[in-house]
Amino acid sequence: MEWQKATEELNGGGGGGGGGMFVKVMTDEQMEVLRKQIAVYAIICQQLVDLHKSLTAQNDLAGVRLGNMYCDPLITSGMHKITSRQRWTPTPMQLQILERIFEQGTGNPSRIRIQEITSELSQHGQISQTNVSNWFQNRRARSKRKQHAATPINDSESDQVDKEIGSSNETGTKTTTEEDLQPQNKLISSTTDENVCFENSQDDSD
Amino acid sequence: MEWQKATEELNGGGGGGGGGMFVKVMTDEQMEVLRKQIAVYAIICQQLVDLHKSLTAQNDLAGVRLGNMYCDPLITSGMHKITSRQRWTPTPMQLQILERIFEQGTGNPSRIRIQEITSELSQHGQISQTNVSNWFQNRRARSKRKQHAATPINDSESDQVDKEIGSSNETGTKTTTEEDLQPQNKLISSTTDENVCFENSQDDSD
DNA sequence: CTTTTATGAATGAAGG
DNA sequence: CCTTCATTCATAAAAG
Repeated sequence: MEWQKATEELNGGGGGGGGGMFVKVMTDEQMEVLRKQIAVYAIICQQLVDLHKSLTAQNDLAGVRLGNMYCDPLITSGMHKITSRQRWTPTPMQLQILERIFEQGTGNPSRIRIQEITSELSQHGQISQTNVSNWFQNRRARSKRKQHAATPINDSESDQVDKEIGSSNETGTKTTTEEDLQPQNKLISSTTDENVCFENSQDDSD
Repeated sequence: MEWQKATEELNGGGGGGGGGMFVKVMTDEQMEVLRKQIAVYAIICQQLVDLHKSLTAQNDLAGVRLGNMYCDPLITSGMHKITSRQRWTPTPMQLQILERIFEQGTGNPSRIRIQEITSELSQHGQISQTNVSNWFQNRRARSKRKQHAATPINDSESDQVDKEIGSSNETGTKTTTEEDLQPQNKLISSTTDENVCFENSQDDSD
């Protein structure tokens, strides 16, 4: 919400156009800030990993226990409460992997495939094949519904004109180009496979 | 509602209204991707920080000065303005109509029905089928919850359960059956003072 | 301005 | 597969 407001401020009250396009708008400055923020994450992660390596190099005992805990959210995240939530919630990493698979179009019905995916995801947190099937099922349905919902009541082809538009946008989410999931939509390319994804996100097109 | 207004302003800016600002435009989907990506970094950083702490706890000599570089105050400031979700807010008129339809016993409004309703409501403000569906769903669930919350007063008290929920009794709210004490997890918390500037977007269990 | 509440939206799972 | 339900999250609105 602040986003829109910020934009409002930016305009300096120069309104006058009719509402129509429902998109997120950010200034170059905001974009830059975002890029930096993400870059910082990447840097921090790398530095910490580096630190860890240095330490483990000195003390083997430390590395033994914490060796490969980079990608195991269970150890770090689930160490406070064990008896909660009965519903599976994918960790961001699991989600990322799932979506990548989904994009590849490989995520279609295949129990074997599901097993494989489940296996891989197990390394990032507790998960079952049912979870995976459900996820793909829901994901697919959601996509379909999105494009179907894209059918506007008032069809306006205006892109960003200051004309009054009935709007075809859903407050839900993702409204545009759902049928064509292009990886280029990502501001940040994800190279995660099963490891941590460190990158400096310099590929931002400013 | 500020949505329209903001959009209006938004158009003014994008179309060269008053300020003639140069802005970036991104779809909700791109936003979503961005969120996820950042969340991944947040998780990783969290884990690494945790790891770091574990190590430093064991080895004093490991007290490197990476300690307080976890968060860059400059960069984090203003971050929270970039990501946020807008939300449809029914106008009083729309709400009135919706309530009336709801009371008519249309427990399960079909898709066609939704379309009709949406069409009608769109004349009183910006709205979409999704909004309508969501509204009915939430409305139904809420009603049920109220009933259920009022029912289990005491089994010994015979039956005094009435369907009087017609009125808006919200005082009860929150059944608070079992709260996990979920912190308001923002995408990026800028509320942190001196500590790490990230948090888990979600906790996974099971 | 900060905290709390109300409620729109997201989503994992169940039913058919 | 598609629809529906229950639960949770996030945010606009209200309260302090």
